[in-house]
Amino acid sequence: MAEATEKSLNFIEQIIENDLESGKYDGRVLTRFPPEPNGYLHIGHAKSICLNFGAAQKYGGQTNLRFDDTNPVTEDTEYVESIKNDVQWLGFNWANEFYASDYFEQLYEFAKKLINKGLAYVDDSTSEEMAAMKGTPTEPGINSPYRNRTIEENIALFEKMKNGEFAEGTHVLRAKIDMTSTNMLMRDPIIYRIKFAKHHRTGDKWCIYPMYDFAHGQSDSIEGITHSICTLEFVPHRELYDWCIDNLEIFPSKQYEFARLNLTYTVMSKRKLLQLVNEGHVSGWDDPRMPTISGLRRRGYTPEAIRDFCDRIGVAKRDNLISVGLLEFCIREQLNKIAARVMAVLDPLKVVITNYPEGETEILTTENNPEDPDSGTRNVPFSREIYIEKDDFLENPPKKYFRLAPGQMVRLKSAYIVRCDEVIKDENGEVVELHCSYIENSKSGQDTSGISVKGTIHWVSIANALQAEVRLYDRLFKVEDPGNEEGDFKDYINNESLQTITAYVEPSLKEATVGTRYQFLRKGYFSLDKDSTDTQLVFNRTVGLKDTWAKETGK
RNA sequence: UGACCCAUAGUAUAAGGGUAGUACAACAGAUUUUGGUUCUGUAUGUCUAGGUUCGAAUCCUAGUGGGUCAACCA
Repeated sequence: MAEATEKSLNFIEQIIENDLESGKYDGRVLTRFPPEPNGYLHIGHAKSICLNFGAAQKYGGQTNLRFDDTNPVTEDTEYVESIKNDVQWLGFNWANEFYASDYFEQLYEFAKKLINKGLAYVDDSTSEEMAAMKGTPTEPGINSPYRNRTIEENIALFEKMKNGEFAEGTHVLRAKIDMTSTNMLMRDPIIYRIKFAKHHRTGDKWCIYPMYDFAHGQSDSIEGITHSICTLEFVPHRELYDWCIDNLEIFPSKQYEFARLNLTYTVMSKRKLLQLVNEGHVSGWDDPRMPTISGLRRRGYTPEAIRDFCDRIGVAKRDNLISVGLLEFCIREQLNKIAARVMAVLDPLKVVITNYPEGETEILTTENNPEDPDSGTRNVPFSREIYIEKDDFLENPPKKYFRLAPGQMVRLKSAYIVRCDEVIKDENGEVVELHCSYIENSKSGQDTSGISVKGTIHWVSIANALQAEVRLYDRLFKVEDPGNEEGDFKDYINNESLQTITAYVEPSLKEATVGTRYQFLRKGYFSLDKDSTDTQLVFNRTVGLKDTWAKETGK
């Protein structure tokens, strides 16, 4: 039985198990999560985090958090802090917090070692000249005129680069590999460039910085990383990764690549997300419509739901586009279990219960969460005038409409059964008020009326209700795969992705604290936003409830 | 007209030469004081063509389709 429910291994886990079995690293498993601190983490990073931390955890290993900070121009400590916060929030603890910049001295020595082995040279060509000599994927490149400088000359020039004696862009250090390789990355890749930029950690100490390919693998190696897991676009880099490690004769970390996550109706590149932020299409990196970890957190997502999602989508090497519906399923599933139910009317219609005594307020008891027997009950006030949802009344109801209609009855959740007697309209024929009568002996829990109704609707007592701002979110883009559509991805932004309304919520919500998640009965899951004040509640809709009635009527 | 990676229901992901399974989505029904939840059931798949084999989703070859590679980004 245990075998039957056991989850199968993804291909990374299979590799680790094979290595464990063959004793390749003496049973050691050490992975790393290597973000560049130039943007906020998104759900795609969550997949990588769950994979890296998850695999290590599973096999008794550890994971380093390493910031790949080799480009001071785009990097910033603001991002470092947000990344650390997000990884922790997701529920993972790193063994060490490292920075590629910790290794700048060592990397510099590695570069000199390559020069001394005749495997690197300083090139004075302009970037245009270098591009011209590089060839194309189908045509080989040609050697740089500077390719055959002597070791001594190269050492001296590289030293001068380091000492700031050359202007930016005038010299680079290149690995001497093969300008005719079918792998463009092996055509004498640049490994060091000059940048007079202030680094977020090393300040002005350096004016030369290693390129990704000369930093990442060596950093892995220095840390003794056993399994360096990255996304598919790095497949062609693996040859260079191995070349560096081989020629430097250092610990052989191995790189493995998996397919990155793509989600429907959103974009997942830091460049595009940065654009949305900078151009004001969203309120910031943590806008609840963003696929960022901070956006999802503010939206009301839980770390458990995100981890569950990452677990369900699997890990493989083929390109994929995952339905955002799966993410929504994951958060609904968890929130169904943990979110307290409350009543909130988002689009109010006034109901007067004409046979209920004026001025009277009755305190009713209702369950906090039928899915959680330990969640207890709470009180809700009931009175003569209440709000119900506009779409819970229809003057001319279709067949199988279980809500309110002229002459029809419904149960008010945890209260009485009411019958609609009269429909009040304004001069435009718009329904503005309903007059109902309640069945006195139909009180919830002590119903002796013998009447059974098909529908139960939520409501709030007008005199006791609190006003709240509610932000209803929809998908940020109108098309499934905006990044792969013709033209600019921003042409596909959904301008109605945020709708702000005023809702009436039950008084118990006065005590709500930021981040607390609720189910607004029959409406969806909501959490209190940080924009709330003592006098103004602000709720974000995390996700709606599954609505089979809407689907039915939409057919 | 190159090299490399990939190809299993609508979407993902298993099956490591031996019964094509799981999840989400879809559909039908039951239960329900949330048209929620829960439960039951149904339909849908190995890119194509060859080859190896008693037996191929799995191994081989070719084709087709998709992706990646020509930043002093990572």
